Amino acid sequence: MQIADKYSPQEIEQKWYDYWVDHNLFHSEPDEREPYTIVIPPPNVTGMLHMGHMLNNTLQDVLVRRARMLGKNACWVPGTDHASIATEAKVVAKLKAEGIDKSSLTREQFLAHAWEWKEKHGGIILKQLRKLGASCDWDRTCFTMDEPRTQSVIKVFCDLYNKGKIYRGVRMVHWDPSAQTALSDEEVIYKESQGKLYYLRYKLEGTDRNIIVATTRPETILGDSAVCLNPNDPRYADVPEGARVIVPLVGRSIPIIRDEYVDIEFGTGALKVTPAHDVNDYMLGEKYGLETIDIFNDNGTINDKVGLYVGMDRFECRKQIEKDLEAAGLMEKTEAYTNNVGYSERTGVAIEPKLSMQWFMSMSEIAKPATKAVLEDVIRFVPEKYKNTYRHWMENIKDWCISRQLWWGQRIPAYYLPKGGYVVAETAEEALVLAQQKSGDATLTLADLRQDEDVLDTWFSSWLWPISVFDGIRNPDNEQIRYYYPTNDLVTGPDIIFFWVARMIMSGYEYRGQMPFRNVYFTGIVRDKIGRKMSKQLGNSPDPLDLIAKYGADGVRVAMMLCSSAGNDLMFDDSLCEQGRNFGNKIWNAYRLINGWSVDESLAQSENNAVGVAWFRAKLNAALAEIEENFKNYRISEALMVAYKLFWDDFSGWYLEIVKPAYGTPADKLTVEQTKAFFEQLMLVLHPFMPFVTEEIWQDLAPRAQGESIMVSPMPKVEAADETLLARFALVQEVVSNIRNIRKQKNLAQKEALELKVIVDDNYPREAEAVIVKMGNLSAVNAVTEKNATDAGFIVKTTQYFVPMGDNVNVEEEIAKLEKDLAYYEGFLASVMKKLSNERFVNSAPAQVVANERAKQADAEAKIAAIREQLVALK
RNA sequence: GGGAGUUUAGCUCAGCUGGUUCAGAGCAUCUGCCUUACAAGCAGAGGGUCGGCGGUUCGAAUCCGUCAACUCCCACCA
Repeated sequence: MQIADKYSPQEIEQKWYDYWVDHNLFHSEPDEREPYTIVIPPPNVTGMLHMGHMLNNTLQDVLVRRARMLGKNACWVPGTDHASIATEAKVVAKLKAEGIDKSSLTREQFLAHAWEWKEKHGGIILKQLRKLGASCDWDRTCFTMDEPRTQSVIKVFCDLYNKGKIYRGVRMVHWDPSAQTALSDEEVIYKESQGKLYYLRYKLEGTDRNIIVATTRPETILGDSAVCLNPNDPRYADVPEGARVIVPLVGRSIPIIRDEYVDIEFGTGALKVTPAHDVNDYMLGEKYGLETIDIFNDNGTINDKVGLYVGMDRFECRKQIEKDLEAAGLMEKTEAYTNNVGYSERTGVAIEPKLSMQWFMSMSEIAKPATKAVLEDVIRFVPEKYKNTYRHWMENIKDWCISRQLWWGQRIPAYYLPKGGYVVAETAEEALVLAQQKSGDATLTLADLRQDEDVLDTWFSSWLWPISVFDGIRNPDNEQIRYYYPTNDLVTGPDIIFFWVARMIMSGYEYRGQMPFRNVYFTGIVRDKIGRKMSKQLGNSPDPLDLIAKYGADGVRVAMMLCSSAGNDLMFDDSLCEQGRNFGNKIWNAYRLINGWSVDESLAQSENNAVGVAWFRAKLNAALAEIEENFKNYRISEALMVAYKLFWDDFSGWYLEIVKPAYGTPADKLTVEQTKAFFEQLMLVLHPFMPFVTEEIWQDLAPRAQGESIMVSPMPKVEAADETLLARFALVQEVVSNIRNIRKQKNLAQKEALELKVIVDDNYPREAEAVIVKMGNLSAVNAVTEKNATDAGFIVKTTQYFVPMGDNVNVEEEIAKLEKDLAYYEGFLASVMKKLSNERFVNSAPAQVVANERAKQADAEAKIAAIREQLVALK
């Protein structure tokens, strides 16, 4: 291969991705191997790839690729989510821009537009994932609203309904006036906002006295049904039983009720009760049988119930009513007030508590096995801290509002009978049979039935994802689900732990009787380098595709991995991509080097090379063990860092420099073979992190058959590393490093060969002397018995080394340096001796620790003696 | 209001069951090198009272208490 000195990812990435796809290497079918399964957290079907996806999917791909190379039958199922509210909002906005109002369309017409939009924009994100190198089994691509998934959802709904777990009822729900639908509790985000506390005058009927009521929402006086006082509040002790007040501006007479719910400390101790528009008021209303006056239209404007402010937006109305109250002398005062307001997660508008008929799922029973599984680590959370969060939520779980007043989604399979009542069935035909039975009217036809207008919460389809992608709901005994389920790892963000993770666990136990996945790896949130969350609004989020174009997918993947420790937010910075790209370039150039070697078959392997090979083999084994350990604990960034240092420092910095033949000279055959074998193993180790560059090089390392690929090659086996050898070689490295240091300090050129003198002892790595000579660029190594005055010296462990300096030596400098060392070691020895002379230490510390201290003592004493000798020689 | 987490070098983070040179890594910085694989590089160096205080212990970055700052989750008294 003819190769440039700069690695250009752009030229090879597409090529290899196509190759993998063309040879069907991502595809998995059940076989006799152990399965390894990941289901993708399905991104919104019309979404675009952002940095969060990059992180998430890089991690998944690393895990899947590694599993595949470890001999598992790896299957990564991709897909998208129909994202009910978000998608519907996008379609509504698009139609509006074209001058079409949603309300002018029929359900069918609207859905036609929505599907058209989905076909056009849907799945872009999956194409983008390909650029990242994601090894998804694309043949298995699912959509939460495709036919099999939809049927699964409907089946589950009916099943839960028949089990009595789904019910319909009027409840106070979170209403999104923009999307005009109910939301679940989880879809509401509370934010502090600056508002006012308004003090309003409610005239006590039949007197001149006013009851002052504090509220943050004066517009809701239109819906007031009562004023509530605390029975223990002395300020109102004289208000007679059965007294009534007049609602300001409205003029309605409402009762005064008393309940200890009211906080005497807050405001004036008087609370206006608006059962239709506040959760707590609703409960008071239930308790005291108060009238419920709903004053809002679905879009948040005032309706005509009261006849005031009709059609006005709720916030406009608040402003207007403030003015009108002032004008009418009904406003005592206002105060600045900070309170928590709930906003819709999707549309961002303030939530309106609203009483409405919705479908709910009762959760407490289904939550039990799911809670247990996580607390007992049957399902392992990484990091563990999320167990607490999960447990708290699960133990206080509320019923799930699953109906949405939208069109884009799975329509609730409930059918209303002409004379009241309803039936639930998977198909209209089945519903008809049920309806005929229920009504006793055999003449009912399909046309007489009216299907519920609502659709289901998006999460009601995605909570089945790990099962439904293998068709395990409709065909619970099929081969696929039996083989792939439960899945292994789920990689997702902690922000959807309740929305999704918890519910998948519940559905897993409900529908498969076991966990949906064994491990959940929670990633952090991607932030910019100054810690701000990446967002469109701030414009601080780079486009992942731009990054890939600039640095290559491998480079960006490395960047993502480098800054991601599980569960912690990560500060992303473009410069990390640079580091990733540089690493790719480093690999590339190392390959260029060995690729250019010529082989002389008659050459025997030198001792130098043999030592290098033995050492690197040990180093590689040590690294493999470390990487495996890190993967076990989902410390992906550390696993990468081990591989990174193994390649850059150990392989390129040491090994290649050791075995590299002088320019223009050939290498021996054995060394070349061994080096290429190492290189191949390194490519295998790095492949999960950097699939493209490793494939490119792997393909070139040896002749490969069509269809062969590094991605389906076995990962090197972990073997015990020769620790003794590693320890001895560390001495070599220290000697070389000391020689380089002397060069630097004395301004000696790298090219100038030096002599090294040694007072040989057991800690002199004689077996690797050839390496010291080459790496230190030495002319000779000579054994001596003492220091010469013109030598620069250093000590490694207990061995003394000298480099003759001739005239170059500065005796004073040498003395100063030695005295500094002497002082340090004497201090060190003193601290060691202090420990060893402490009886309590010697008696209570473990034997190993004491032995270590004694070894330190011996080393320090030897060093001190050596330094003293050298000082004598100098003086 | 309740709970969880974080705080270690300029930056991002490791540091497991308290004990080897335990004070680390990568990046950044500084110095010297365009040395025939790589300047997207090589060699070398500097840099931290482990957030503060107190305690336990022969011994604390590590365990306990407390204070402070930041982050997140839950609850939602108008």
